[in-house]
Amino acid sequence: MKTADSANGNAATIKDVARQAGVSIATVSRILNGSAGVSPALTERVQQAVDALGYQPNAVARALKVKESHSIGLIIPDIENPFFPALVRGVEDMARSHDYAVILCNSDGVGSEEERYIRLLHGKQVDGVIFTGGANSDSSMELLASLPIPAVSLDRQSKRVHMSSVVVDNVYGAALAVRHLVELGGRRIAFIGGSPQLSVAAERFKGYGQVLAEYGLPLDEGLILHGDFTYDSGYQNAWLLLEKEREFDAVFAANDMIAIGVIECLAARGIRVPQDVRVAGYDDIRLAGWYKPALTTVRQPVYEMGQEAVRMLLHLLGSSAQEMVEKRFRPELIVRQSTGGDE
Amino acid sequence: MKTADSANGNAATIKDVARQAGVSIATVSRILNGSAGVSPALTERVQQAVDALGYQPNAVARALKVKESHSIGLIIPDIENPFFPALVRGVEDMARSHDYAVILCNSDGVGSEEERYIRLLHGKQVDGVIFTGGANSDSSMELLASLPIPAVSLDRQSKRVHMSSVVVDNVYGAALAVRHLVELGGRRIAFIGGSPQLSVAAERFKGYGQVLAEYGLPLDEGLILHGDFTYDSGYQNAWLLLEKEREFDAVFAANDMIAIGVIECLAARGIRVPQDVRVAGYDDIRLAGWYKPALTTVRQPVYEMGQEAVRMLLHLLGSSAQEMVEKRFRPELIVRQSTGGDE
DNA sequence: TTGAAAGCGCTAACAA
DNA sequence: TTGTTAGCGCTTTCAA
Repeated sequence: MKTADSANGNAATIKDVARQAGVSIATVSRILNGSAGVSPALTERVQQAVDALGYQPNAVARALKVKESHSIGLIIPDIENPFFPALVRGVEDMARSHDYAVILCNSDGVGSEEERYIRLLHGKQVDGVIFTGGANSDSSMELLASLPIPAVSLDRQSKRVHMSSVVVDNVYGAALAVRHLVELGGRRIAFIGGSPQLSVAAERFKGYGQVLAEYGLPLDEGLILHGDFTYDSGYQNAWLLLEKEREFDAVFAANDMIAIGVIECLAARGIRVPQDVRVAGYDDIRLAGWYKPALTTVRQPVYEMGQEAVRMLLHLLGSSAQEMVEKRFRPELIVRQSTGGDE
Repeated sequence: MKTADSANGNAATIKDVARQAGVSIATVSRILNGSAGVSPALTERVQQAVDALGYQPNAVARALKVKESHSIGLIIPDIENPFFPALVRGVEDMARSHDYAVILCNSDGVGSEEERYIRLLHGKQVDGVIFTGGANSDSSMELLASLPIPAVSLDRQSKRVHMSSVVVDNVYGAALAVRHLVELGGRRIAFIGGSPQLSVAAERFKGYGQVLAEYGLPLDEGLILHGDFTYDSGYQNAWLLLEKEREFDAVFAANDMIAIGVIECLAARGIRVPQDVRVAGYDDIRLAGWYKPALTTVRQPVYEMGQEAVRMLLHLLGSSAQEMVEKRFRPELIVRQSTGGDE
């Protein structure tokens, strides 16, 4: 059974189609690409040949010729991190709607892996790359920026490396959460953060500080702990906080997994949320709504950010002028039980 | 700043390297590909030229020549479905370790999208595709099987289409859960299933039936409801079940989202889990462990399945003999609070 | 051990 | 409106 194969046993090529239709390969190419000026008669004959042979144009050969692969690379730390599936889907959907394929790369946020992937993608002649780095990826970004490949930085912003980016206003988002905590009566609000090298972590801390200042509350070093964006880090830092015997009436956690770690730790010590301490998180991962107590958190338009990154990249491809652009989304506060602000 | 570019303003090619090193392009190619029989002296000179030019071999040109793209396609329904991130990661990791790139495709389980992607991947000359279809993807699988592209079916098995596959023994897994329910005293165990066209759904139902038979319990049609693999479906079917006023003391849900839907519905009607009714799910998604009550469920080695699919595919590539193989994993029972079997 | 040259499948001048 | 042909960047046969 070799329906789709031409006489020589291999997949049909444009030559086979041309022969079958009795025309030149140029004519076939024109018809396939919808170029103007081909007679309906030939178009018809070629179409029939295409169908008969089950011909599928070789995109690799085309890419070599036109120097466009119609693929983009997407580098993220880890698809298993609940933040990323929606982001990836946004990218994929928008890419597909423009007939681009996406090559997915998980770097675990490790610089060497990021660079390895960047080179791989470069070799594969991707038309652009969307990059979400790890905690220390300035040098990866430098490498990326040095290559003749359009790139956009997604959910990250580097001080050192200039690159078009789509981000969300984390200062604003954090402020939303902290303000909510203050308005509910919080006066001694702890901050339990993520990897401080990450711009998103730093910005959330900044938003926290801003709101305290706004309300004339003191910034108490004893209530501030940095870690990383994991459950364990949240749990441990909550533990540390309790060890200090520093009083606090609320916690702003830099993401939802931290928040859950914090709440579990508090629960283990008999401290109730939100009755004794109010806790807010960040990201609105799926789990946030199902967890008991359901998490008050800050939702980011993750899917839309993925879409926008592709839109921006495609725009960069179109305009040879490499002006740098930035798109900044606004997050929103989702109030649930963990702050007791939902009644 | 055009460090990486050759004189003509474009990216360096093998020609540029050859000229710079004063050798022929054949020699450069040999060195780059580690072919035997090149003198150390030339190797050294070529290496220097490569570094100086920041030369990156053009994988598209190479792919055209050698007819191997070193890419594989991965078609899944939806990366936002919590089942898939670990699967994708398994695929990606194994692919990367063999220097393959993976093109991610979300089909939403829609046949027309699946076929669209299959053709796209075919055009892109991927070396193989890993396919996880939707409820009605027999025709997509037929298309895929008709193409000269090695393929493996992941977590799916078609009666009609023959294809190498990696699956998990769902009959066994379901039996694990239902047996657990029986041993805890369940006598009237309801089954709330997923899309019955999906082999996994059908197998889980089969496992349910087997255990009832094993214990001499009747198969009561009134306790069996089919739907799809969503929270809403679980909620609605639980509602329907209650409407029937048919007594039941346990529920086996065909996946975790259904189980949660069921539990929420029962809770809304004042029925406690596990005190009044025991509920078991399937999949052990991340949420299962965090949900209150934590879900008793069946865990599948999802990451390993992804890895195995790539291993199998690569093996298929190696051996031109297209023998069909199957790898069947065994799931395990994870006992938690929702069945009250964890004390 | 090295180089010259053909050719992978396609597009796009250019010519007719 | 159609065909001929050069060439994209690479690998590999063949000859030297």
